[in-house]
Amino acid sequence: MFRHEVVEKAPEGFAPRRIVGVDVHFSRDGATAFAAAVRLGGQLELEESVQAAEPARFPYRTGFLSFREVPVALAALARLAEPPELVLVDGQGLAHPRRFGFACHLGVLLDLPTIGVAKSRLLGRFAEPGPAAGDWSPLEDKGEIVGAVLRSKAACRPLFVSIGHKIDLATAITLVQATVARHRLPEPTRLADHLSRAHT
DNA sequence: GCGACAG
DNA sequence: ATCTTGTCGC
Repeated sequence: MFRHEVVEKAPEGFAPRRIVGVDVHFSRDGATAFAAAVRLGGQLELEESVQAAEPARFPYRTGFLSFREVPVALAALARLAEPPELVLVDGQGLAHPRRFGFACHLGVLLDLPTIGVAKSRLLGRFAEPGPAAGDWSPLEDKGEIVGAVLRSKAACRPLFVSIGHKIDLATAITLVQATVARHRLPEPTRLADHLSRAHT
């Protein structure tokens, strides 16, 4: 039976090889949505990239990002030749007012492990993480740990990592940091960001 | 009422 | 998300 409920646990022996990053951008008038999905190999090399574009069908509203970005993101992901084992999403997962951000939405719809990797905070309180790459502190909202504030690179603003679906926070943090190369953003999301911008 | 507010 | 000028650093 179908239940749109986030699963906060990774599959047994989870060690994803096909890691995909997705990102969405909009035309300057906000009327057209562009999505890009990139699949990386074990050495974080680009193995496949796909794109999609379609009219935006929902305005941006804080807390309702999914309604604007999910459709075009799904369209791009559907074009991948190889199915993802893990998807990194540009936005929040559990760290959301209704505990169901963009990353959760995509994860449940695709029935795949997803992680939300946001560049800024939507909600939650946190202590500034330590200065070294990999340092992190919990993101707490209403008495719950909803994510982690991760210093992906020294001397950079931290990332806001939260689980999307079929994963746990500790694994999510490890996998995000493992896909960070020379930049603040992990390679999957960073390359998807580049490609979706290039589409315009 | 006031401030905060993924992309 | 998008628009901006300059600035710093590899």
